[in-house]
Amino acid sequence: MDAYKYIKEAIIHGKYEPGMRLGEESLAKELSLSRTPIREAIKQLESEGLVIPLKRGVSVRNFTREDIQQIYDLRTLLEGYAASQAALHRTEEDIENMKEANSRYEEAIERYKEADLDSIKEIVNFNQQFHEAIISACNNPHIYFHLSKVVVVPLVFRSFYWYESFELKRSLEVHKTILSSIQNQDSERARVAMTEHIYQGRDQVLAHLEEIKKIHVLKEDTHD
Amino acid sequence: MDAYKYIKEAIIHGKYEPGMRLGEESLAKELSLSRTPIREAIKQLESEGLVIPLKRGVSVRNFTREDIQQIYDLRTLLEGYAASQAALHRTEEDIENMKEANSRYEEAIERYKEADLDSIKEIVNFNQQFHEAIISACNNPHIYFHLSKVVVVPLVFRSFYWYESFELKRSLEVHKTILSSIQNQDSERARVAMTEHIYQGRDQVLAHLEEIKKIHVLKEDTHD
DNA sequence: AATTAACGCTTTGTATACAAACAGTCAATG
DNA sequence: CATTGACTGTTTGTATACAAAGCGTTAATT
Repeated sequence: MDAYKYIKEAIIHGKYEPGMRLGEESLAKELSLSRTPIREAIKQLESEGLVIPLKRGVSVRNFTREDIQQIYDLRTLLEGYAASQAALHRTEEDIENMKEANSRYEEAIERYKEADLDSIKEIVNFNQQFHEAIISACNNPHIYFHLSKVVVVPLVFRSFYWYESFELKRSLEVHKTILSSIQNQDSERARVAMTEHIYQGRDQVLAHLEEIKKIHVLKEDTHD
Repeated sequence: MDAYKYIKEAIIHGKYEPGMRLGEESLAKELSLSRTPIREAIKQLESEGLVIPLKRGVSVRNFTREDIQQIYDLRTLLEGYAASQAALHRTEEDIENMKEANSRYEEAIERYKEADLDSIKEIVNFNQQFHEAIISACNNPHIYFHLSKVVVVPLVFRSFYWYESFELKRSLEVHKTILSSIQNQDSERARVAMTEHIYQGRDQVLAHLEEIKKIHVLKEDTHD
């Protein structure tokens, strides 16, 4: 298997926890590869900021609350812009793609049972497809290039596991607003709606972070 | 020497031209290294988009006119935002850094003799320091992370070799406007001035690209 | 007992050797 | 004459071996 993808997934899925040191030898054994391809994969992850260099080797980056705030600020900026440009440049095909992805998203939400991992993964996947449809409609591939590195980060916290049904429904409504704004070529409305949508996502991640923190504090207490 | 830096510089300085294929073996010989560190460097450059994968190995990316337009759009967005945030969050020390860099920039422009490479490099360098001072004042390191990859691209065209004295002086004036807006915490003015400043830079790169194109056409003609 | 020096172990950095994939050429055949 | 097939040389992908740099532990000296 491709070492880069494997390690990246493992970080996102929490197999390698933040702060954990990544040894080349152990990764090589785990993937039944030699150290050479592992090193290349690590270099890539390093230049994307998912792992940070230590005096010796690298460790999984630990994103702070501040990081999340800043990263989401960046994302509102980029993706808000993408939405506004999509409104100006969208073709019929673009609109079709967005509608398609969003219908799937809606269906998946209807099927949703709380705490069912597979159904959540499905939802996350179609949500991503909707966002990607917009980004590719904005006529600026470079935006996509940078956004793809920004979007990964919050995934590390897997906060969507905690989504409640009403949050998903609200998200779906906003999607529809964004979609119709783009269809009507109302670029400013598209930008604002997208920006707000992403801020809502940020709030949920931050709330989830608080939950984690509490649990951590509880754990600390039981140790005494 | 560090392979990553070396190759990057070589691409920027035009030693490796766009479209040129980069063989591992030849790079290794050139740097008196083995292929292993070369491959790691290439993987990094690839994930930054400076080289693109071929069926076999990589080649130096050829940025089109469209790429430049899109990249500058991105840069106005990011750096305009950075300027507006810098206006909100700047400390006294931030202001000092900006003033320092800009003074150096002004001095270098006064010393400027057209077509003197060293004096141009000096100017480019202090200009960059000024922009970096703003970006670090904006309280969002992630912006810097992405901007650093955006800013490199136009350098490939080395259009600043062609700068005329009046263009540099205009640029200096805009710097002063940006600086005072930030000092006065006028965030919207800072954003607009920065945005305009970068669009001016884009115009110059695009004009330079036209020049190059003309020369190319002339060359083609002489071949017949 | 504390501090430092030295030793050894672990892990990364680099080189090299080998395997496999691809490109180009030349020849054979329809 | 064109098209296909096999061969060969070149280049990348992977593994392994070796060099060097850090870190921890232990022992010796003050």
